[in-house]
Amino acid sequence: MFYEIIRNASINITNRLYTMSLKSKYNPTETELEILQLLWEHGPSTVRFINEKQNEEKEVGYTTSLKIMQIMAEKGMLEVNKDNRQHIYTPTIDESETKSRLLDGFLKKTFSGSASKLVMQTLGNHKPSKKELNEIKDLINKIENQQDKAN
Amino acid sequence: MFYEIIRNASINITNRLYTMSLKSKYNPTETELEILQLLWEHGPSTVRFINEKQNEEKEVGYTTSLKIMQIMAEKGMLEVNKDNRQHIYTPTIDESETKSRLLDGFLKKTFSGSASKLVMQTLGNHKPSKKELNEIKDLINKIENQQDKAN
DNA sequence: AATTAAATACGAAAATAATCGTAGAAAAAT
DNA sequence: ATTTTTCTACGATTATTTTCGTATTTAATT
Repeated sequence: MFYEIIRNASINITNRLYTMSLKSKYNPTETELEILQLLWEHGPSTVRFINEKQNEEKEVGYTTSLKIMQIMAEKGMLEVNKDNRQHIYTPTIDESETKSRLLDGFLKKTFSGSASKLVMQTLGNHKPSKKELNEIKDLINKIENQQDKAN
Repeated sequence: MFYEIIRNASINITNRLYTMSLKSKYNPTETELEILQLLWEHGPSTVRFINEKQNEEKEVGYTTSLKIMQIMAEKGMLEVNKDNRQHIYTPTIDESETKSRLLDGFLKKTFSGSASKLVMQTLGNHKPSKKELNEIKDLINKIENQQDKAN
C-alpha cells in the first residue's frame, strides 16, 4: 500500500539534498509557483483539487493543471504517489527556503540588492497593522542586539 | 534641433497619463527591467551604452539590446530621440512607481499579499546596517503616529 | 457485462520572450 | 572619393512557458 510513496520519498529526499547542495536548481515559473502555494497551503493534493482551486481565480483547463504538475514532478519539484488512480502530488521543496530564494532574486533584480530600500518601499505602500508593526520592531531589536554583541 | 524630442515628450506624457490611469499597462520583462534600471541610473542613453553596461554582467549581442529597446519603445515604455544617428532612449515610466508596482505583484504572488511577512523574511535574510535599521525604525514610528491620530 | 464517467499520457500548438544574422544607410577615416 | 566603421531596420530563429485536444486507461455506475 505505502511502498510506492515511501520509495518515492526516499528517492526524492536524496535527490533534493543533492540538488540543493548544488545551489537552488528550482526556479519555479509563475504558474508553478501558484501551484506550489496551493500545495503548501493545503498539503498533498490531487490534480483535480488544485485545478479547482486555480479556477477560483481564473479559468484553467484540467489538462493544463495536469500537464504542469507532471512537468514539475519531472523536474523534481513535486513527488507523486501513484498508488491510486488519483495521483497525489507533494512538494519536495521547502516553502520558506523557496520563498527566500525568490525574494533574493527579486531584491537583486528590482532593488539592486538593497534590503532596506525594499523594506521601506513595502512599509510605505502597505501599512501593516499594529500587531504586525510590533512583530517587526521586535525583530529589529533582536538584530540590533546581535550587532551589539558582535562589537 | 529639439523639435523631435519635445514632440515625442508631449505625446508620451499624454500617453502615459492615459495608460497609467487605466492601470499599469507596463509589465516589463526581466530583460526590459534590466534596461530600465540602467536608464534610470544613468539617464537617457544610446543602445551602445546600454549594451556595454549589460556586457559588464553577461554577454549580450548588440542587436539584441537594440531589438529589445525598440520593442520597449513600441510598447511606449521608452521614448526615442531620432535627431541624430545614435538614437537616444529615455524611460517614459517612473522609477519608484514602477518598482512599487513590481513589488505589489511579487508580494501577491509570493507572500499572498502579506507585507509584514515579506518584511520579516527580508530582514531575517539580509541584516541591514545600523543606519538602515534606524531609517526603518523612523518610518515605523511615523506609521504608528498616523495610526494613533486616526483613532 | 456494458456503459458512462473520471483519470492520466502524450504530443502538438499557441503565446511570449530573447537572440541573432544580414542588409542597408549614414558617418568617419583614410 | 573610397573604404571602413558604426548605426538602425527587419525578419527569422530559438527557447521557454502555457494551453489544449485526443487517445487511452481505470474506476464507477447501471
